[in-house]
Amino acid sequence: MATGRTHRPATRSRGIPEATVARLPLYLRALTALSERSVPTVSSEELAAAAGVNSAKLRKDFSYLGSYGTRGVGYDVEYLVYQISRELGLTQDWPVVIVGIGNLGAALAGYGGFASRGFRVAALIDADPAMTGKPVAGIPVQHSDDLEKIIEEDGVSIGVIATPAGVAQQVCDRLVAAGVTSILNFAPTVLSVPDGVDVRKVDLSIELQILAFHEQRKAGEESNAEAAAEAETAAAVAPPAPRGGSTGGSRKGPDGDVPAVMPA
Amino acid sequence: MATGRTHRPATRSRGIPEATVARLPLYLRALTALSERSVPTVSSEELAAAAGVNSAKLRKDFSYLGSYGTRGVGYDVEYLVYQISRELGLTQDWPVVIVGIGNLGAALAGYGGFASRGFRVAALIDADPAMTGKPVAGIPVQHSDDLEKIIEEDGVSIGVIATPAGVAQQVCDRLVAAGVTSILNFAPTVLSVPDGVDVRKVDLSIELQILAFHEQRKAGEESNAEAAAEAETAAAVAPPAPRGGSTGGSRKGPDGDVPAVMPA
DNA sequence: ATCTGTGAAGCGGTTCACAGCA
DNA sequence: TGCTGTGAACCGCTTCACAGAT
Repeated sequence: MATGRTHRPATRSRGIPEATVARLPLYLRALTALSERSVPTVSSEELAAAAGVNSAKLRKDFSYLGSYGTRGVGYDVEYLVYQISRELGLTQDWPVVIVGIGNLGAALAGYGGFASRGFRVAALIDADPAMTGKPVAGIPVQHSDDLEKIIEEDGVSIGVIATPAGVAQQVCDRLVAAGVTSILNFAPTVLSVPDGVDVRKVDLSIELQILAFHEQRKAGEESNAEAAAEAETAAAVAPPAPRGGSTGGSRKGPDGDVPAVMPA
Repeated sequence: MATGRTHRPATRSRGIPEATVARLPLYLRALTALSERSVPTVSSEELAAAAGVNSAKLRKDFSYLGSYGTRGVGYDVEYLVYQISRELGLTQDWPVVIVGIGNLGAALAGYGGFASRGFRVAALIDADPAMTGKPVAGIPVQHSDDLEKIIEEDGVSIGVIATPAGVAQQVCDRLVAAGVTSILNFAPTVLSVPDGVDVRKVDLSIELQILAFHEQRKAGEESNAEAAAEAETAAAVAPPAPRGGSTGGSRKGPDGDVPAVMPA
């Protein structure tokens, strides 16, 4: 998951719910596909299916943008594409810098989805002098010494951090100091930024851990019945005692199951 | 953000809230760092700061796991690490296959966060015969013809899709048919899966678009002190007419590119 | 007849504030 | 006294169900 930050203390009820904003790109993608197939209109039902949401939610979402549909008919694809693009700010060009050109940075640099939606890779930046000048995805890597200059000259306001976790915060600080106000962070660290700067986080490890949690539950359910075994088995494996003594599984979830067994 | 899927129709009031589960990896990371520095205990306040959340939320989250803290003192670091690991299912080994070894797949294969938390890259799979046998991050790439065999033999239940969008659904279908029940999808597509299969999505383009939305708002605010200049002004700039026939597409897709690509 | 737009109800998650324990 | 654990208030998002437009 990625985490948003400080989106106005709800001063005035100006505008669109965050959850809706997060889905607009989804709708936009589905609409773009329809547009390419020259489909003139879609119903909320069809578009919702294509975007993987339910139709009530979609209609509610669109209602925040305005009344762009036609009752009894549906939505005009081209018109909606335009309205959503405008709402998201994609009708303008956003120069982006990517810092840290390892495997991940290179993957991002070559990602088609960037260029295709108003984003332009303004520069690739890496601290390794050996990388400097080397073209990645057709763009020459620049040295991090020039970070501030690049950002100021190109008027970059969005930065992507794909560096090791250890240097992410300092890279972040430099980006912010140079004028960047939105950051997409791939490093597994909590970045601290001043007010007014947005940070979104993409964390591969976290996503996998969430999957593992649900996977574990599934496994536990199939072979239910031995739930009685409880944590005791697991507890025998390597449980650092909390404090002085007892504490032995005082309380669990409402169901008290919590398997802990079942390999893949 | 990534999107969770079908987590039981809330039949009964099962365990831990999804939002809490999503934060457990965050706490775990912070705790691991403390553990490495041999810090014995933390208060909810300190740990919350390290994880980037507020302390009330953290305490509430932990309350779903049980009473693992000591009033007046705080939480035992080692003990909490163990409890959260167990809750997330990280005390067991999870073999993972990565399908699609482009730049992104290679980045994932080499990502340290995998191995460090109970995940093991069981296989790298790619459809390109030229890749077969070539080692990436020390692991030889295998051809996708063998996908089913690999999954069954290694008992893989988690799959990562890092292929181009065009083939993501069929890769997904094969993974599921072979027994995979959790999927982490990096391709910009909505995957459809049968009940009981979890999908989480990581979409770089969507994250950027959300940032762009907020970035645009910031820019708009600076210039007006209080004015409520409605969006309709912008609508006058270049709006494709809502209705009025003409599908004969003048501009087919404002951003002229398909979401068909993913890694480079 | 059909499909959008939306008030209202429902639900899950966050925050508050304080009781309870060390 | 200090900090956890938690009921209850609160808030935002989702879902429902239907009024309203074509």
